[in-house]
Amino acid sequence: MDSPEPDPILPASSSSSSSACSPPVGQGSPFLAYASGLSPIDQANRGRIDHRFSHTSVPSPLPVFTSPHVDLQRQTGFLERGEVNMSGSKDHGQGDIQSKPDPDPCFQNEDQSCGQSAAFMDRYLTGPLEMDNTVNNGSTVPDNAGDAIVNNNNVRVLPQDQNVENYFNFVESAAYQEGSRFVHNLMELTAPKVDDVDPGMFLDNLSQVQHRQQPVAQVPGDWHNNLNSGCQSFLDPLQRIEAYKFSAGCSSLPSNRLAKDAEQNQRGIRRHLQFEASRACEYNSNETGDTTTLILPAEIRDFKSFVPPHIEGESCAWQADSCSQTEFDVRSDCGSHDALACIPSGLGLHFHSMVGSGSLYSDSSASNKFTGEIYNQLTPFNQQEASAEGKLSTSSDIGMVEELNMVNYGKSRKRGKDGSEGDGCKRCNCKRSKCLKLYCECFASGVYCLDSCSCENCFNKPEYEDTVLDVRQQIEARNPLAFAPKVVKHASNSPAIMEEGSRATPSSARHKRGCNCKKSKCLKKYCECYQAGVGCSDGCRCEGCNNPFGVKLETVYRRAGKWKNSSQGQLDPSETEDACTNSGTASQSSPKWREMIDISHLTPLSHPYAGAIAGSASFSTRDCSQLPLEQTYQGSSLHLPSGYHHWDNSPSGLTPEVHGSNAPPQLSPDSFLQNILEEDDMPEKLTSSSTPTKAVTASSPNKKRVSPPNVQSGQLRSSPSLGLRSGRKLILQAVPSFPSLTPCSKLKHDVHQTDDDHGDSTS
DNA sequence: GAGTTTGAAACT
DNA sequence: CAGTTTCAAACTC
Repeated sequence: MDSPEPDPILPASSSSSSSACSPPVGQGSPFLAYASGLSPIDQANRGRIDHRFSHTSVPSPLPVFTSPHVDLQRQTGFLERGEVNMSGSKDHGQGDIQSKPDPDPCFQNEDQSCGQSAAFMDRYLTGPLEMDNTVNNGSTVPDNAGDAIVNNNNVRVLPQDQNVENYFNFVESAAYQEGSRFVHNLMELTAPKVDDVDPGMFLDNLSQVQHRQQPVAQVPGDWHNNLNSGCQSFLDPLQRIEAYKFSAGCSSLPSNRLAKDAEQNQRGIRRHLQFEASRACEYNSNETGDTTTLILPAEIRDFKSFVPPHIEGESCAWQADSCSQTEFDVRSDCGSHDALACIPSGLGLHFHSMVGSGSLYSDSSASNKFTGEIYNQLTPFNQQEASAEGKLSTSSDIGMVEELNMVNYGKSRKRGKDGSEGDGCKRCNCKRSKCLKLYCECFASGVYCLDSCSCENCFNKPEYEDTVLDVRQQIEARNPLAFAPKVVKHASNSPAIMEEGSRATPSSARHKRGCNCKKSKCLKKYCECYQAGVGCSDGCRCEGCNNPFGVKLETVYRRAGKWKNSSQGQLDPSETEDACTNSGTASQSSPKWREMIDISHLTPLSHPYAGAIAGSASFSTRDCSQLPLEQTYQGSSLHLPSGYHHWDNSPSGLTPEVHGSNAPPQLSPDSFLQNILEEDDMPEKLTSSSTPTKAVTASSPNKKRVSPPNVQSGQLRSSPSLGLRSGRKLILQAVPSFPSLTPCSKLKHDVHQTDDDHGDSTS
């Protein structure tokens, strides 16, 4: 793939594209003041923002990218190798970047946005911290636990001679004892120097991250409850520690490799285009002028370092583009999207990369453990691939972050039959777009093309960075969401934080724009929703939607109406429309209804098809107007996706893939679509007498996710209306919205809104 | 691997 | 904003 000569047609490269700066966000806003006030980090210690990329011509990030919600795109860049701030380590020769002062206003915008994010993170961590201040007295945790050392650069670093493994072991134990105080402090640390970490150890650590979830959940006391109350449904601080630990532990790359970034870029290693992302989790210290920099460990930001060298060999086993297509509001409901929020998602991709790297599984028991653990973090497609390749042997439902699945959106494409993309790398094949249009998957993902791409006349290369950025800016000017991830994920499984459009989608994700399928019926990867493994939503304009992950409501309505016209009287009215016309109250009073609400959220979401299942079950929980069909669906567990059947028949709790079903269309030989959506069959099937309770059991084969985390169960049970909120229009969380002032404020608001809307919806 | 189909992106 | 064209991925053979 030869590099083309600059094309006169292409926009003139401009290294001064500092226009289009968004107005400062949150500057002086009550919110920021509020959030700042909540931060446990003293303002005086707030870090001066690193303007490492101010030398670039990166245009001002558009508001969508300054979302306080987790922006993995940015955080991917944030993790980008070569732009690592190794402030505590001179090995990497990047320190000069950090010291760049005087950000341009555009960066300030984002910095402030990040500041908001950080503030939320801080606040999230503060609660427990404040509590722990009293609890910790007499703790056996060394006094210096979690304390950072401020080096000459005012960068908090861990002593360089710390043994990483010991350090993190200590961190973990300390976290158990100290709760979030340590976590909080940890966030201020830079990673210890890591030079010699066994990849096997890293794998083992990784697997333990998830094994330890349960103990975390069992941590008694207010700490964990506090976390739960903060809507932290997936990652608690300890997990962050684990992620942190993992990040450092797997940093088996010699640190001096970092100095070769430029070379690597030129050699084709992907480099994320969203350079501004590096600032994602850093504080803007403009308010204080303090020069203490709060930075994340370089190992975390250096996402590439997550991948052992032998895996990285193929130049793209690590995917800088990993997060680029996905922007999950991992904790957007809490506004506590923090730096580490990017880790899980990033890991998902990283895992996928590893999955595609056979070497990883050859000789390590740790890797065996690892493979099973990560299995459910892969997309359905990835799981399919992994299973087909025999690289993953288990499917234990670790129930970890569901967003991991979504992270891999678009990464599972296995182009050709040679498995050339089995490593999950994105390789475009552009011929005429010069890889500077969204047609190009690489470009659209915000990554440079690889040498392994088959593109022609490619401009999407580091050497054309200015051009790339310019084009990108143009595209973003046209559509600010153009580079936003196509699939947005919602932190909680609770429908309360899902917008209307996701009613028919899997419980926690939906396509940003929605598809426009006409012929594929959303059953093929032509459909972006299907490809992403999410259900279609109201935003879709698809026709004849049969998306196994969830059909859009319009289809449901239409089919319901059609069915209703042709099969009136075959159903108990209480199961259908009456339940709706009686408003949510009546329907909620139904045990079956309530159970189904729970089903929709207690379904093991880590299951690759949980989305489809949840979607089929949960689109009933939102809008009363859709109750008739929904409830009939719900009340008929026999018509749940075949995954249910698999589970129901699977005492071992194995997932469908293990049973041989391995792709969404292969949910089972008898696709559940045939069960729940086949118009002609609907009446008979709806007369099934299966109970939701059975569905619950069936949906929880391994019993790991049946008992929801406190937060979930508490929310669900205390606020049944959460599952019944009407179709109130909420802001797509991929689009920055003013973050919640309290972790659950949005939730509460939704609850109230739901209550209010019930009247409307029934009127 | 070539050709076709499909739907997103881009254009008008 | 709708219709058309372009484009590249997905798919089929």
